[in-house]
Amino acid sequence: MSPAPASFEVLVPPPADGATRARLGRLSVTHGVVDTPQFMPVGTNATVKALHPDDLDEVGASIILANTYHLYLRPGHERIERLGGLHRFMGWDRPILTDSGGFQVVSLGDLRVVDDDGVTFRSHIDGSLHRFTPEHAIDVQQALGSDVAVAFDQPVRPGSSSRADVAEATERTHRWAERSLAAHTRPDQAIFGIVQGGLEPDLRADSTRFIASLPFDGICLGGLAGDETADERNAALDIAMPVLDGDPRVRYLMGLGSPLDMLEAVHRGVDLFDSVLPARVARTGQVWVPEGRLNLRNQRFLDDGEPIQDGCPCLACRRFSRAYLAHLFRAKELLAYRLATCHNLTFTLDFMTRIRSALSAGTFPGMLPELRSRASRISAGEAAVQSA
RNA sequence: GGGUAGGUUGAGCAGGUGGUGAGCUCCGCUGACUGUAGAUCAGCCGUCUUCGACUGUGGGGGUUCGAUUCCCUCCCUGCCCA
Repeated sequence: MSPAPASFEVLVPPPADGATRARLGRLSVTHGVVDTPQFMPVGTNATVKALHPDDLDEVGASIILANTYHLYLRPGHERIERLGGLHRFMGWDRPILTDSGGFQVVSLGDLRVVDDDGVTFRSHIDGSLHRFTPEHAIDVQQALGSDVAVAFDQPVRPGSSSRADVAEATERTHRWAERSLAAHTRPDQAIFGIVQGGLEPDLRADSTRFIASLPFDGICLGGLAGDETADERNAALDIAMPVLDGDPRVRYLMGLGSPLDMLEAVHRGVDLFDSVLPARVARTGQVWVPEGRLNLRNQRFLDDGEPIQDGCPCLACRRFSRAYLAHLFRAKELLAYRLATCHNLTFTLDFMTRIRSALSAGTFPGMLPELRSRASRISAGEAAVQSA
């Protein structure tokens, strides 16, 4: 009898007064333990862009996300399996969650056609035709050997989809969830199901109920980090999360990554996040600090001898100045991408640590205004930071 | 000294052989990015009162209704020969 592929324990439940649904938890999977609320850096191609696995350790990552669609196309899931599985292949022996490729259903735009049985993709690499069904998406993830597989789904862009389109995609996602579950057999791998429903209150609630009724190891909330406003997204969470009250499983909001967005979602009961945002903006020169955000490509940093963030323990701040980073970005030196990514992931994961600390101390509702204030400075795009 | 090819908006170019040169790529200045077709993309990049207008083809002069183009002269640069 093999151990359960995933278990989730609520260490500090939300207060009974209903002030918040935020909770402290611990997700255990085959390759390790993940304290929640937690953020997963995204490593689409079996690498978090610009980082070495040691960098991931240092920024405090405990679980990362990799992408099924990308690894299926290149280098091929069977090759990775032959080489000992994804963990060994990429030199990361801690938890990995694989996205099913469902997101590419929307992100690939006109390169794909969806039908009830699955999706036909055209490779963005060489234009070749491929087909994903729920069964195939699960097969690929089982070959990769991630700690957590995710059901194949059809996300919809909330802002640009009719109610009928949302309803159809959501219904299809439900059928695919059942098929994904039925196809999943790997005993050392957990599987999460994905809720859709767009921004339609009844569809979102129905979808949450339906996915929660299936024996998944965790519940993903999909279709939400798109073009909707924060208010719309929070309203959708206010619909979905009460449905999950009393459900013992981990809740994962897919695609969210700004501190303020994550804070609001934690407040509504979400445990887990992933996003390319901190790493992507870092690669284009934007770094996050408590006072707001800085664009290191701006002229004003060329003579700024201060670290990005005073006291920050990251690889960049321990040793280098903003001026040096500004120079590296202008020169397009590769070190720029690594240093900036380390900083933003350190900042992001530290923010989650602050949230967990508040939850652990039982002070979360009281600290919410302070956390909100800190997080909103990033979202506001203010860069009101003293330059040397 | 002789010959030759050139001098276009920060740089590099395109174009233009008598009648609309503000077009490209860099550089530069900003902004965007949320389950990564992204070390990417977008805007700006002569001046102004910016849905437009004006100025600008090394300097000066000439021919002409009109010159970046033709002529004269000077300056500068590359190459070849002495």
